[in-house]
Amino acid sequence: MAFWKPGTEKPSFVEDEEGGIVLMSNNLSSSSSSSFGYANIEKQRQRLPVYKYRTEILYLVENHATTIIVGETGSGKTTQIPQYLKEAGWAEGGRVIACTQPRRLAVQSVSKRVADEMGVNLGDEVGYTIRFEDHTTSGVTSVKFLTDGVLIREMMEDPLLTKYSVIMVDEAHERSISTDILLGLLKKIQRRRPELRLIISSATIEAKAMFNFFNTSKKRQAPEGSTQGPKLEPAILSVEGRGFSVKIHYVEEPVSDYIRSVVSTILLINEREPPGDVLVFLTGQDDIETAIKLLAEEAHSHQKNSSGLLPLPLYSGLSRAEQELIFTPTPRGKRKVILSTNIAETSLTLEARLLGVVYVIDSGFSKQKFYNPISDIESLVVAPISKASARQRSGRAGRVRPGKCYRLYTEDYFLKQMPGEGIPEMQRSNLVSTVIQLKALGIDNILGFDWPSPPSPQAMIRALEVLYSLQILDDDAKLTSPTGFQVAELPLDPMISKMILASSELGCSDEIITIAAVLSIQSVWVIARGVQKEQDEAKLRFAAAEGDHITFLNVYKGFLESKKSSQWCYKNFLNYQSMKKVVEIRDQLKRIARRLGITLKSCEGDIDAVRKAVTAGFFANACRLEPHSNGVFKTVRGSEEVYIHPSSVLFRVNPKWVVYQSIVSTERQYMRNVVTINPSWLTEAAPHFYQNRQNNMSL
DNA sequence: GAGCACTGC
Repeated sequence: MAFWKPGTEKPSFVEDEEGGIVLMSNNLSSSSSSSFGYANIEKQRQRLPVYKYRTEILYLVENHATTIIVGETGSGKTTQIPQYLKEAGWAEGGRVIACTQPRRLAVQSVSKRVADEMGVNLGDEVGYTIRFEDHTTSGVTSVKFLTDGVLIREMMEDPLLTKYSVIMVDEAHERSISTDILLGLLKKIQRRRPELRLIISSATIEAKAMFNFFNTSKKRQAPEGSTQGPKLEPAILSVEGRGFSVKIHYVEEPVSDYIRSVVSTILLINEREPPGDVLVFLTGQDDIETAIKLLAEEAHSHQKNSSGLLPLPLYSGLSRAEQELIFTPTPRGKRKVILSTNIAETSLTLEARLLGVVYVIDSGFSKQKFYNPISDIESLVVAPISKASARQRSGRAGRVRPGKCYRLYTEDYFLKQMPGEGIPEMQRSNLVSTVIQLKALGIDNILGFDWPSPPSPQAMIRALEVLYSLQILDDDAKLTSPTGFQVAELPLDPMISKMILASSELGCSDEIITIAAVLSIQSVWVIARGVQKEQDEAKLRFAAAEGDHITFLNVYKGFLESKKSSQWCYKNFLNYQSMKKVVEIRDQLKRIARRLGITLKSCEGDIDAVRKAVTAGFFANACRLEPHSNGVFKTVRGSEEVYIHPSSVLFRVNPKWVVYQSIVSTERQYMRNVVTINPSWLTEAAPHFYQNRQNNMSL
């Protein structure tokens, strides 16, 4: 395969003038204030690129309602700007400076870093809040880091977020659902609180969209010469990052098989390039395992080419121990080849550990979620990435010294066909949770809400329909009382919340809250590669004839009986981290349930009560086995052809009637988490929904 | 007998 270096591609990152290894602001090295003197920390802070813009940033924030900061990785914006604001007096008079992040881990590590730099205890002047963890002190904490989801929750108590003087929304370019909801709500708040300042931190490509979204100056022209309030037109400021130049190489002709191209590019690098680790971006576990297998085959046939290569897979499904492998230093004479999913594109924990990477290979694809409002099914599809993602990926090559990025697509494709930015998650998702959050905040005109990127009306209408069928919204699309308001209190998928409410009447809330906690995490099982048989046997020890939900009750019971032992989890192929999370979520739900007046009551083995409660939440996901078919089910709602997922305890059992929690859509559409039901429960649980479907219901 | 990019309240 031949690569060429185009003259037109500008390096994404400027070379650091000082050379050598630089300390990046989001470097996770746990340097604490005790190991560095104050002067040292001050010097480090001043060396960050953002420091040059300190005065300018403060001026812009003072004079503009919204300031958009475009900052590359390593500019120091996240840790420094909140401190500048504090130093400039924005936290005086009991006011609080907030900085939101999309991920919990980022909140924790950034707040720790800032507390260290300020020489204070985390939880005093500098604090953080994430789900399950509130490390702030009311009246003391003036710089607060939090996930955007937590800030949205705070609006339910304080709709105008009155205690905050400045809110910085970090990583806004990622365009996650909660960031987009937050941006829409903050824009509304600004109208009522002109003194509130917003800082939107974004990558280059999204800055223009953010500017347009927050530019309300045309509609609400402030009087000329008026000194009252900040300018409504947003300011944009660009801050350079701290990376090295990355040379971009494209393929001359489109590749037909990107996995084979990845392998030949790895061999090419190994043959021609000086030492340095390789980071490869692929789409998923399958791709990664295929590539590793092909590399091993190459090692047999062309020993020379592949000598010294150390292939390492990296994806979220790996156990912690397996992920640790990439953290070990590269042995002398070896070259690590990390084959990764998108996890390496955003994960902060990994960032500090990928510093040996000098070469990046970008397949140009990733797995992305898409939502079909007609079938109401979300699926994961391999799709081309955006230019923004491509830049992010190539940037991973230039963290310690100048690097190279090999893009397995043509330059022409990059320039002319690759979309500039990805489709915001909001436009690729089921919206029931989003709608319920807005309703809970008193926003009635959902269809007219001012979004950064509005979702399709079909998706909105589908969400309203589902919520109506669950009797969470009424004929006027208002929250019902008490059901709707109670559902909004629970931080869960509305169907799960509805199931909990139903369990209160059915006398099985103790069991259902356990099920709810399990359903709201990924999976309690570990991914057992090569030991499926053993895992299946372990599963059988918990399996219940009624289905997965009841099986989860057995798993939870066993976990408690083991005294929450990690050893026990290991023996039973259960994910210990997941089980601990189940306990945590269960405790939170218990607290909320008590507040909602739901008394925790066990049904003492009355499994029908549990299945009825599940049906009350998930009746819309009912399926019937096709007679004389080999495990083909049809959804009652849309007559879609679906199958029971092989991971379910009901796989191959194929009972006549089931409800499922969700569908994973791959080659086939598989139902995940399935429980048997009696079809008469459907009309009982949702007469309104099944009224017109009576004909389909006959047994 | 198949598979799961990543978050979050």
